[in-house]
Amino acid sequence: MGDRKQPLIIIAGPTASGKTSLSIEVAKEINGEIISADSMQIYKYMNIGTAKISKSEMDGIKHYLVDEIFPDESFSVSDFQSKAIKYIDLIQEKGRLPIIVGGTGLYINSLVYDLDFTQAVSNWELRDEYLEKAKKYGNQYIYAELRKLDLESANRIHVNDTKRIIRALEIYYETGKPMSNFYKDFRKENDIYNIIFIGLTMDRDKLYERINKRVDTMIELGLIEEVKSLLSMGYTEDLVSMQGLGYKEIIEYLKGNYSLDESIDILKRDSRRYAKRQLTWFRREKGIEWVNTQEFENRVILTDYVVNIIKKKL
RNA sequence: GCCCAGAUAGCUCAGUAGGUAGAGCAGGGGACUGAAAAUCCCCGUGUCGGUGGUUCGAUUCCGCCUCUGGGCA
Repeated sequence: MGDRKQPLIIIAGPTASGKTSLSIEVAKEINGEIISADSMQIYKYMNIGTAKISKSEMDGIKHYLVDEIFPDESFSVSDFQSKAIKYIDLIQEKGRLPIIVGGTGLYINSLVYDLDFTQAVSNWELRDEYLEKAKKYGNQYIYAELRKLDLESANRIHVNDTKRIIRALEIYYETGKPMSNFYKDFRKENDIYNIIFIGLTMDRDKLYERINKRVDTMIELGLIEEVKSLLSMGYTEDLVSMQGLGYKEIIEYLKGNYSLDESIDILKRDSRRYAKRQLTWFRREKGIEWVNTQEFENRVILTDYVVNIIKKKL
């Protein structure tokens, strides 16, 4: 209580854990507005596959970073960080409380920790060039290059982790300095915000059941049509947006590589694995107030409980 | 009712010429600094259907029982 820092409420958790509906209820109770920390819901036209909240579900609660860009626009943590900070200030100025809601751990960390993204911009030409090299000569080849330039980072990165090897090389060639020079304290806490971090969880079996069911619902709601429509708008499968869960699997089906049932099973499995990775990410974070939603009889009681946690820490 | 085959990990199955077992998939754990719904690393989780017998020792061999396929009546 009495913290001078700006209050920042975060509601995180794995996919299908009930973040969206809880966040609306909480926002109503505490006069909040919502900033989405979801790397896929930010894209326009991608609604069913991202389980995006609808206008009517928003129930009058203002949302930011949902439907903000087109599926072929580039977006990154860095963009998220700067935009989110602006929106947080904007919400504060209105005398309301900002609530970050989402499952993209890195995005959330860009607010919780003092992550500096100002140095090395991304260079897609360079990335493609090194991706080609990796394909042609093997990962060992580009990994060896990194070892020469930035041994410290190379030691941290696995040979097979192509993306991270390339990113480290990119930083070196963009700034002339090794990546290890910039990123010393990954988990140095931000001192701007008073963070109130709620993590939603439930038994794994139950969560997986919900995920499976949700995929079935997405198909019923017309996920296949949504993917077809995106493709017909010219959004190709190589786009970051189209690599999202639900999109890449349905594209494989449409290409005839899998039957519909197979692609649905794969989508369910990939979604389960994604949820597991999200849990791994959040589990490591200190200071999360974990809420097992199964322990609450109904949404009203759950909302009360969460609102109480928040109010105590404001 | 009789004959044959099978019963081993969550699933599909391999194997042990008798020394308590291993693949694929599913699953579990972890990493993560401008692609993060991405990318990557590690891990076999087991009354070998039950019960008696032979044996120093049985998941393996033998008997009986139970269940599941298939065949004959």
